[in-house]
Amino acid sequence: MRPLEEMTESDPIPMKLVTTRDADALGVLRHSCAHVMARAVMRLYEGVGLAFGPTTGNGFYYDFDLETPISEEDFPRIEAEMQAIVKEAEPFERFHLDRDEAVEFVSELDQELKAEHIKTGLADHESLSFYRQGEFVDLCRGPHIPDAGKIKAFKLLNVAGAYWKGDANNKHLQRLYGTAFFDKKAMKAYLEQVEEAKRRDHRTLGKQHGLFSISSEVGSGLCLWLPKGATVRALLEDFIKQELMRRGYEPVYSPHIGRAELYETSGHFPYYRDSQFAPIFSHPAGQLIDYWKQCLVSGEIDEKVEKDFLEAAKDIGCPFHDFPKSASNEEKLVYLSKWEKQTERYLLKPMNCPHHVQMYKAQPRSYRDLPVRFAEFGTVYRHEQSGELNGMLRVRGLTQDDAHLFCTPEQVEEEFKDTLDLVKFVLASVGLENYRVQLSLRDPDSDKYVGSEELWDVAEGTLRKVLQESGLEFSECAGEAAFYGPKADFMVSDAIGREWQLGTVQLDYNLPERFELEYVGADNTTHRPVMIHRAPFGSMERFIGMLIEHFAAAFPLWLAPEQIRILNLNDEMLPYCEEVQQEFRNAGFRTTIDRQSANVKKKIRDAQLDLIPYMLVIGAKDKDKGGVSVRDRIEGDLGFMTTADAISKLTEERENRTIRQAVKSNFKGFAGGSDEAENEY
RNA sequence: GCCGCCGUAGCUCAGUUGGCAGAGCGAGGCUUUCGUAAAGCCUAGGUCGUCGGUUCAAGUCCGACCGGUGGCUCCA
Repeated sequence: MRPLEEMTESDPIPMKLVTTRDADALGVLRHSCAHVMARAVMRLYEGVGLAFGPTTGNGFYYDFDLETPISEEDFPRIEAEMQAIVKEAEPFERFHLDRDEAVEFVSELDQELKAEHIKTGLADHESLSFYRQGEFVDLCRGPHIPDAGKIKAFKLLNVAGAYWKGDANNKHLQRLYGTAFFDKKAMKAYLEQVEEAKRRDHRTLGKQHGLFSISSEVGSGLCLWLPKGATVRALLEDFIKQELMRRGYEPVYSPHIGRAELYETSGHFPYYRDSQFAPIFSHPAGQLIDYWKQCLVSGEIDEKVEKDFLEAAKDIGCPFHDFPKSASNEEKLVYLSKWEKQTERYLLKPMNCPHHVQMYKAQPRSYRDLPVRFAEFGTVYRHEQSGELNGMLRVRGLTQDDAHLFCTPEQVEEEFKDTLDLVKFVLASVGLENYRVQLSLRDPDSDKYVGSEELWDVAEGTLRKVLQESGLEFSECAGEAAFYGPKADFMVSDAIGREWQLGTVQLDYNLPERFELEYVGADNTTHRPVMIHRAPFGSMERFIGMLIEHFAAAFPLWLAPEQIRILNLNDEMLPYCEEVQQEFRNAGFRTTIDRQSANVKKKIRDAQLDLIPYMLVIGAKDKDKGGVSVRDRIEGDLGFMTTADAISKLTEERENRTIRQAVKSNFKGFAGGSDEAENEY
């Protein structure tokens, strides 16, 4: 949206009437509210420097350069001042200044960051727009609502640190987050949604229900799967394995480490050194030489440091008698590399693809063999920054439900189609029916992509065609492709309307090239296969973390770690309870007996809180009639059933993978969860 | 990694201006044997994240580190 004055005949501005029902309108309102917040902060604090104040998916923020720290305790005061500003309902007025005038103007207001931004970030703007609201003036592109009185509901949410222009070397700023709505009801719904999301936090539920644990003694970001979480995972893995077998995938296993050279060939190493665990060396000198070489390359080395290196090397058994002390850095590097070749460098594997590529290369391939589909729950390790770790959603060790397909270019379409179908099927099986696909394409103006233009056109065309035919909702995103090929990412909406980026399918022309993969075609000449990387869930960690939140830990019968709990009315019933338990176990159900010497009310309460799908209450009456009293976690008491009937009822629900969510929400457009996937190979 | 906040029993948390370490739930024991969301009594459980400092005295104040967390940055 742009001011009308900028319109010329050659550059018409498309006009749009924005009403409060419009999605854009909320953004305009929130941005205006950011101005109101900034104005309130400037009234309450001395020497406030203004940075940027944009809108976000759910609200807005404003970055302040301010000595006094703002804390949540200050929110009521700021909100009260904002309320006063809103009540005055002063209009937002726009005016323009030339560059020089603008710089002078903001400098007079002591807004140094704004002045800097005009000089650098907005260097190509001749004329700059400002918005005035009462005494508050801000450099701003707009647009804004007519007056502050339109803000009917707002709330400050939290305060956080941020840097000027997002660079840690720059000035540290205080970021104040808030949200605003056209009416109080909408805001209430939003805030309730936030509360609901908090109640579903997988970290809390994971602890409460014994699903997983992260121990600081094991290490940050390393997930320990407790029996119940492991049960859910095993069930999902078995389920996928069965489905993959049906679709012609072959299982493979690969080790957790691989030689660093493997990743040098694949192109992953050493460019991404920062987010990998440091290499493992077969000889202690390896680490030293590696660091030594780095210093030589960067030139950060002098005689003293070199002497230290030599001594350290001697200490660990590499005397380096003939080290060319007076030679050039290049020659020293050659010398060290020779030594390095005698040791071996391994990486904890950060991705599975190079291993699978080697499996493809383990034998000559004919076009008749293709496609080859290698599937593995491959555990990979990435040294994510400590501040980025988050429960199961962002970890340092993760298991991808990975597979690599090697096929002829002609087979790509069919394979991609089958992958879509697979994703649809597995997501539906856990009740995730609502998702869209983002088709990430190359940026036609960039040269960072490998492979010929023709290849890219074909690949992108194929993905687009299949997506169109699939009837799936999808959007195209230029410039988001991986450097080696286009990809399709799955954005899945959960039970409370949050969107998560989970699985991914990626076409790859890079690795086959780098590893010189081949197959013999019908024409008896060699051809290069195309690789497809795909992971419907992304990683087991993130997927199950998301599932915990999706179900609020109340898993459907087929996934529930404890499916049935038997509640005996008194101890005399125990032998019969054990009989019943064995019958259900024989039918493949996971069941326990609550042996507490408590009354049935207490046992029911415990089972309800433990989110057990079915309870079997057993007393003398049930025993005499040869059955059980069934209680459904959601529906409550279902009354007496014969054991056989109960088993057949539950078996049906389990086999159909029926989802019966107790909690549903219709709130839409709630951007939550994680905004990225374990989708990079 | 950076900034802010937090770290007390298995869990959730209280602990005032520095002055004897607390509760509920859970666990174990005893009593109770009960029909659809909490029966009663008793008991155990702690180097207050770690290390150092200030002080007659530190859970409390200061510093460093470790871990968590809200953001930022990153995400091949």
